[in-house]
Amino acid sequence: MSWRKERRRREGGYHHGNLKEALVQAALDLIAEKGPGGFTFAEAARSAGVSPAAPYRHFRDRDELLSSVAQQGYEQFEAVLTAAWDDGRPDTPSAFQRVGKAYLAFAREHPAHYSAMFESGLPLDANPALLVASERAFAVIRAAAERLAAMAPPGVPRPPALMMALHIWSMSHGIASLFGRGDAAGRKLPMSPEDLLEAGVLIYLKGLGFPIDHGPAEHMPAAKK
Amino acid sequence: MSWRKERRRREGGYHHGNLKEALVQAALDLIAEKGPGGFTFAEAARSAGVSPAAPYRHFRDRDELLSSVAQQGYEQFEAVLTAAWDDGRPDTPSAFQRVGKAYLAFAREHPAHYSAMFESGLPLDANPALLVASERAFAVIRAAAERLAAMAPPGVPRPPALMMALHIWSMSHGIASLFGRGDAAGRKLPMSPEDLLEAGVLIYLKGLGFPIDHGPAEHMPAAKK
DNA sequence: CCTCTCATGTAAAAGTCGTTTACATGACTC
DNA sequence: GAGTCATGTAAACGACTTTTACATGAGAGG
Repeated sequence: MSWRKERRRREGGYHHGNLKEALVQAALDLIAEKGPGGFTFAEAARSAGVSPAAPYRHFRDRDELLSSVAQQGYEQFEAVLTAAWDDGRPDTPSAFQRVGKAYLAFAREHPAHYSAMFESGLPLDANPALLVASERAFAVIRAAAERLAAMAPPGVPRPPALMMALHIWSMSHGIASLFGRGDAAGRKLPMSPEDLLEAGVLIYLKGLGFPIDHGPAEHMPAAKK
Repeated sequence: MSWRKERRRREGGYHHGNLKEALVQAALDLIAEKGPGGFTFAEAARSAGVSPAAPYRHFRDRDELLSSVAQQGYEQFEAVLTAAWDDGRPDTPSAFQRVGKAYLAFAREHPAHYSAMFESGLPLDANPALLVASERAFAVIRAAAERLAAMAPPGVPRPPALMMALHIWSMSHGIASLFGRGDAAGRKLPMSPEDLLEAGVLIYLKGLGFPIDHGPAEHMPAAKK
């Protein structure tokens, strides 16, 4: 009954078995190699050992495959951010910084996913599931911002959490996008992206009135000239 | 002697005249329509009224045309930022904010250039001139940050200007990249990108110890819930 | 004015890709 | 054991990229 289906799926029964997943995986490898524009439907098919027409049984066209990759990316992204946030343990500020590091780590360790998500140029509303996945990922950042906003010290106006989340997200994405990868298309940087982001977030939070313990000063290089 | 060459260049003598510029312009239009991945060497040639092989007299391949577009983009970008900075007139902080607005305006008004510059996936070192152009553009932001850093009020440590410039650039690019365009591939935003950036920069500068006059509070929406 | 030359553009061809259509095959159902 | 449906293949078309051989016209020098 069910063990049969299990076995079939695990051994790759059928004609190919799980071509869909294999194609997504092949697309990931190709995007990692040659960028989201350089990846080819035909090559993904070759890579999976099937004919060039086979992918069309699983994806309407090339964009739908790309969209699947992006969706999977957002889902893993959400999982990574959620794990990093860890519901604010051991304390909200340090968990918040951990989310920032996780953001950059994801961009570096899953460049193909990140490219498909943010640099492939495909519209977010191409696939409803894609939109949902991306919103769920952002919701993690926003929830963390809510908790942080609630910690605003007495005497200062409580910052709008949504705005905080957007600022932090923008800076994270900007750093990841401009300096995040090894240096494939990358610009030079006198410090690690992680340190740059951590310093930026600390300064930003201080600007909102949060008390800051001056840990990161050691990470900052002396100003030249 | 020289007026002849002038005339030739202005009227479009030769076979086509200035095919090179015409191709760059055609590429811009096509990128604006269909994204940096969707533009086609052959279509640019058609658009300029020449055969598909003609562009190869002016560009080694498709990437070199894209690279030219990006380079031209960086040059115009630098000009726009320089004009916005206006050497810090009438005062350094307001000129600084004007640069931020100019950044977003460029991304919105020249989406094709912006795409070629930041989202086309071409390596910066593909063309040495491209690298130079991009560095000159960043230098404007950095110079502005230097002047701002020099204004740090007494009593607070003077911030490293390079780090400031990188933070501001990252946030600007993040906002432009995530929310900057009408909403083609764009995410929804409860406020304008300009207001978001202005608020973010003000908070950041306040975090560095700069005194802030509370103008932007009016632009911030009330926190929901 | 004539010719020579070089930059510029064309024509044709090979190879790849995306996509469609008609056909094949094998897994599961009854 | 026959039928059905999902899955894969073969073949074909048009578009794109790039190369190669050829055409053309502007300007130089006689």
